[in-house]
Amino acid sequence: MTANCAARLLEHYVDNFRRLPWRSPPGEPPPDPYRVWLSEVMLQQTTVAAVTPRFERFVARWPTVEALANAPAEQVLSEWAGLGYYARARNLIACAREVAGRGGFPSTAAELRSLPGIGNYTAAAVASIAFGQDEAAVDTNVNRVVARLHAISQSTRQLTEQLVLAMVPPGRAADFTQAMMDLGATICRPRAPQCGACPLRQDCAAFASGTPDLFPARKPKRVRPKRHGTAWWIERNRCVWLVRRPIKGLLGGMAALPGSGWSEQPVRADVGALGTVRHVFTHFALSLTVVRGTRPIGEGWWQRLDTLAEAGLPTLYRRAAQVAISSSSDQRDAA
DNA sequence: TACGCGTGGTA
DNA sequence: TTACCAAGCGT
Repeated sequence: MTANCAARLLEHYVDNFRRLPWRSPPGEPPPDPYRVWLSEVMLQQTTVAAVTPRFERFVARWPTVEALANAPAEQVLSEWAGLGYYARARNLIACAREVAGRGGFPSTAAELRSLPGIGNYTAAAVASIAFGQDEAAVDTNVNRVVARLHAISQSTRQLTEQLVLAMVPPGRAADFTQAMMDLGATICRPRAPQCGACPLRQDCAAFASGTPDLFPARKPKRVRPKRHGTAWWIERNRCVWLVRRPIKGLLGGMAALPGSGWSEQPVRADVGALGTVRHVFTHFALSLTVVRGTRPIGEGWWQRLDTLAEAGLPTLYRRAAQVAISSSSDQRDAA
């Protein structure tokens, strides 16, 4: 059953091949391991649409892992700004330096797994796609496809990897890995799966059940608390005062506006506030009030307003800056 | 094992 | 508007 299953999946993949900047078409030599690794890290919890233009910029700026390894960390973090999950960028730098130091990427999943920012999934993806190793790359797409194929409500990583490995056609792991993810992304979707177009439906226990979308079982959602804080907009001579956040924790190592901590209590209404930004993080929602300040706070630097876009502000602070700038221009217009 | 960790698109 | 969700990893 599994052999025929994989063969139909590969045929479907070849017929519906999606050309992406980090992919080689079926039958052609594999992409540069650097490009595979970089794309896989960028794609962690991030959509293809969001990654594509950022990947192109990134490889144009640093075409090789050696180039990336020699880049200053602040420049890499700045290039990552807006992509989110900034620990990925910090681990990317550490990984690039380790790989460059050892003269290239290792080719086995076990060795890749030991590098910073490379977990089970990414190790198997790089090993299979870049090095042709028969490894089981289980991401959320593959997990869903397998859960439905076998009508398993709650699987374990170990069991899923075992089931996938049994499906991998020897020597075809590169295409197979991508075929499974494409299937999950386009047909075996979380909601409203397109079973009528699925090459695996004749083998699919969830399809047979009549309610394929119930697999795998959803996790109960957690309530998202609200937090409040203040950021200071300190402007002088067409420059604004920026700081760098502590390397650990939320937005770690990123450029930022100086500000207060974030608490459960709303900030008291500030008459002079330039505006408020509401921003939703994974585990809480933040209401950030932007207030004009007069003198620099803490260690930082003056960033020219006409180069603010290149400062590498994460989205929260990019939006806070927009609020401050548009508020200032409104005041000028009113005067 | 469960939580901390960003952001933007979609229904 | 709200809720869900996206090629996960580190601790």
